[in-house]
Amino acid sequence: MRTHQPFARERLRSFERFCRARRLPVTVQRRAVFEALAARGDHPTADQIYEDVRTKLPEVSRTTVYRVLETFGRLGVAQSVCHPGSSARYDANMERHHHLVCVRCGKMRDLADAALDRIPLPSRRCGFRVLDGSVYLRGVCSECRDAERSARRSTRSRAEEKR
Amino acid sequence: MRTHQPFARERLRSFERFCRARRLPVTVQRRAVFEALAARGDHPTADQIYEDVRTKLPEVSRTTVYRVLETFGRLGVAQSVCHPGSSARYDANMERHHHLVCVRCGKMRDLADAALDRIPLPSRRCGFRVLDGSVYLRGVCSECRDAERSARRSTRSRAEEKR
DNA sequence: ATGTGTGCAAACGGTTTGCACGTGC
DNA sequence: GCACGTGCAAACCGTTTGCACACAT
Repeated sequence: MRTHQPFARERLRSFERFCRARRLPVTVQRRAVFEALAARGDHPTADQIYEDVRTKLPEVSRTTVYRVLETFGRLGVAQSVCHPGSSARYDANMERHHHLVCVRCGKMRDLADAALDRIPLPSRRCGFRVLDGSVYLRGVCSECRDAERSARRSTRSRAEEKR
Repeated sequence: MRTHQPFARERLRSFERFCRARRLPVTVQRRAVFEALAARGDHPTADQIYEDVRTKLPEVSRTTVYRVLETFGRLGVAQSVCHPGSSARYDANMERHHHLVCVRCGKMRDLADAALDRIPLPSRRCGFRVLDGSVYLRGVCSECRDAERSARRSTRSRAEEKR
């Protein structure tokens, strides 16, 4: 992808502009966390980000990464995505998008889908002022489907042993 | 709501049938956790459930509540719903439904909405076999909207102080 | 009777906090 | 220069685990 590098640089630029506009000091650490986050297409945990950042900034502390991510979440630079049975995960993709979640292993992927984007959202509901919405699709990923198949096979043979 | 009690009893019955069908021993603790969960319309944390259960079953241990909830999640009696920046939460409502999430305080509510139920889901996407889907609406709840209004007021007055 | 669930206490791991120092603006 | 961000280490807290005993089937 030839356009990736310039795009990343542009993202970094707009990140800096964003920070300055809010009088939020642009520190090396924040820049590094932002870059690490933007470089990923998945939903890393704080610790994965920490590891990524450490390759560029070995002296960074885990605490700082947590704090920066918290700040990002609060300011809308990244969002923390939820995920049952796992530690907090972050997503640098702030554009409207949806999620695929594997009900077996919990793996999650972003999903761009124009049809889902078009669903009409209520603007107000149950006292909430609705800002936006996204669709969570639950399903079984290909790895788990395979694993399940073999598990079923072994269950069946175990059942046969019992007879 | 006159129909509530009998409905709850029926839910409990079908829970027991469900357990027996799967050779899952029906213990006092499981029954109590199920009742506590079913009695709530919101998404309690394991600890809130523990507190609820304890009023009926003072000797119960927190560990047991965690284990029972984990079992319920695995068996489809309840689902664990995700929630950034919070400990695991559970939802006894296994029927198709959607969620309202407050982006400020994280409060979450179930939302029944026939129009949202009708959105067409892809059956297969990115290697996932899609089973179902639900819509997460993000917004600001009434409490936070009020709080925000007063915060904005005080920010403005602080800004005025600075001049 | 036997497999499974439960209670307890201790371990675990991700996250937060208090404080002194360093850095961006 | 001042406010705010950072690093460190310790505290915190939700959750899990190992084990002996109890209970449902």
